[in-house]
Amino acid sequence: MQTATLAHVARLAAVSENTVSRVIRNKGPIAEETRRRVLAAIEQLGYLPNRAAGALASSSSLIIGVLLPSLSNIVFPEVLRGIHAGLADTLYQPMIGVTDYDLDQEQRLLASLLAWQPAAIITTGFEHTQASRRMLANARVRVAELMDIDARPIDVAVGLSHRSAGVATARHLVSRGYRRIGYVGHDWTADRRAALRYEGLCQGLQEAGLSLVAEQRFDGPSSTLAGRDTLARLVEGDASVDAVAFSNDDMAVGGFMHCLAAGIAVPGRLALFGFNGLEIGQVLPKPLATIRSNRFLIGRVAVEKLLESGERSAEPQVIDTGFEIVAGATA
Amino acid sequence: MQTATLAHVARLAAVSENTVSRVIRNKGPIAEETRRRVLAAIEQLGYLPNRAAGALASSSSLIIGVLLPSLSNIVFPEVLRGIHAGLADTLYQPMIGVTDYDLDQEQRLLASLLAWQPAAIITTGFEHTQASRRMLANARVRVAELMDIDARPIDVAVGLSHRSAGVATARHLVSRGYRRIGYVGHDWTADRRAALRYEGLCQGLQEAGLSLVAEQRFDGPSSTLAGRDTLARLVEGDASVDAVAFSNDDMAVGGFMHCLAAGIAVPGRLALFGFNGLEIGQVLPKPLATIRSNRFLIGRVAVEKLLESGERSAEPQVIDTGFEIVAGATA
DNA sequence: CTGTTAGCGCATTCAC
DNA sequence: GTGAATGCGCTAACAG
Repeated sequence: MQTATLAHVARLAAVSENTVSRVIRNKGPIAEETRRRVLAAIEQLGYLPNRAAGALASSSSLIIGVLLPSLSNIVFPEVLRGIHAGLADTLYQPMIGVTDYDLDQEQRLLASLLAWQPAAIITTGFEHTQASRRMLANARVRVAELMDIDARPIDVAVGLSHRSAGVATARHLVSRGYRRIGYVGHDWTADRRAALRYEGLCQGLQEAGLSLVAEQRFDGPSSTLAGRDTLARLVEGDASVDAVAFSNDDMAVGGFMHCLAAGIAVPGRLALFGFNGLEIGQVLPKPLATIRSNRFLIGRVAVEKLLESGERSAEPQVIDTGFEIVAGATA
Repeated sequence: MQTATLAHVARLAAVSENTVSRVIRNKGPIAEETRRRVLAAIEQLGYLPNRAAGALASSSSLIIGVLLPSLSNIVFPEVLRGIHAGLADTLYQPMIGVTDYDLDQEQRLLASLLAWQPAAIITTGFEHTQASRRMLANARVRVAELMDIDARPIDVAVGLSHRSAGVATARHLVSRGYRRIGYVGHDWTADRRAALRYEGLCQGLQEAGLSLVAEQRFDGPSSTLAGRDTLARLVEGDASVDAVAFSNDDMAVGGFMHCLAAGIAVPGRLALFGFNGLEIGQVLPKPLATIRSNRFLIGRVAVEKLLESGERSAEPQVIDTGFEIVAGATA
């Protein structure tokens, strides 16, 4: 079976190809009677538009290029869910690439995404190679940079201030009476946002006349396992810490597991504080004190913003999706 | 800046477009000197092939359509990671759709993926609408059906036997001395694989002259929260159960949390058994007894198999990626 | 409101 | 080894 084309539909409906095209794209005025005939023909033939042809002719496609740093961290699949939710009921399709937090990899993937003439590119963070920036500037696509809003975006940024989240963490712990605060983190040479939260944390403590009394960093990506082992190292080194801020919830949940196994009372002996507000933290015997970061919302809002208009606005836009303290019971 | 096309490259290299096209696709014989000149021109112009044009001309694209039932369940992002790993170092790009376990939604997404003339379609399970099957039959694409191997695939199936995994669970629990075995599950009207594991579990118990002494099913998708609450309901109803098989690790981890909070000794008073082998289960104070399902491998192997050849083989192929019992310490 | 005319950028025949 | 011609299926002008 030969797949139907515009020409077949046009012949069957006894109109020109152009008219069929107009009906499909809802563009230009069409007589109700004509539209009916065309739709009937489309239905009868099971016609599916060839997107490649459409993209070539219009030099723009219904593809949204999505660049994610990782799929291992549950945070990004959640952003992707939001993107999907925003794309539902549209004809756009996401084409995704995973950069492994590598800017050169991002650049390569960006090039191959742009080869499809996507309508928009969604990526994360503000760090890109010069070549990537140049490509994005030359291509006439909308660009969203997700997660972070602590810098000037290319087009639109959607996310939260990680620095502020760090400050909020410090203030919360201080207000709860903790004074000997430690930090357990992962390797954030590639994770600028974790670094920003750390900076905010230090700044917030400083405002209260305090500073970190201990810190321990795992040399690798964040995980529950890393959190467990790294907290163990921290308390081994300095038993006087009364609260620990973790680089994120995965690490904090791991820390909680260490406390369970080692018989450390939480929060009596040691308070724990995470970041992200993942489900797993809220199912612990004591719900994790953390900050909710609205990942799903970030993805959805980004898509909505991008589809609002085909053109960039004169000034870059910043959309703050905010965050909330989740008090929990571990701090 | 106008983006460069084949024609520009051809002019600069003083050859025909055709020759440039051959160099790019490594097809047909090319004089070394010519190739050099062409590559230099490509480099100089920063030429990027327009994939839409290529797809239109060759009526086949470098797109791999991926249909996933969900992104909320960490299992599927892991499959997607495997797919990405298999696609790395190729020019193929994944275009993804999320079906929410809805076959009609799968059909709609399939139609819009096929509109891009993808080289292959990757989907999950063996249940598809008649229309979906017809589209897949008519389109000349490779098709992989992932996760499950308990039925005859359209083209290739990659996964494990969930029925066997259920049987293995039963045998393991029985061999460990448990006799009063219960089941805690989620709503699997849409999750055929969980149902298959359940069937296998019952079958395995029957082989040992046993049957489930209690079961409780959460009316919704699986989650740690659901697992916690549903186990609570189960033990409330029948306190004599000595082991519980969960529909998956998420549910089991939730169950573990309930035991922690309710002071139920694991496995002394109650043994717990999951499915998937997620990291979170292995970080519990007692590592979860479970079955590892090799999600990453499933994705990667599927891609490798699909790219092996552009044509379906005469007979459908089944690739068993297997599973292993993770003994853990909760059973 | 509808039809006509031209490409979009590339791959695929064939020649030579 | 290389080039010339043709068309993939559609959209974008412009007429009328």
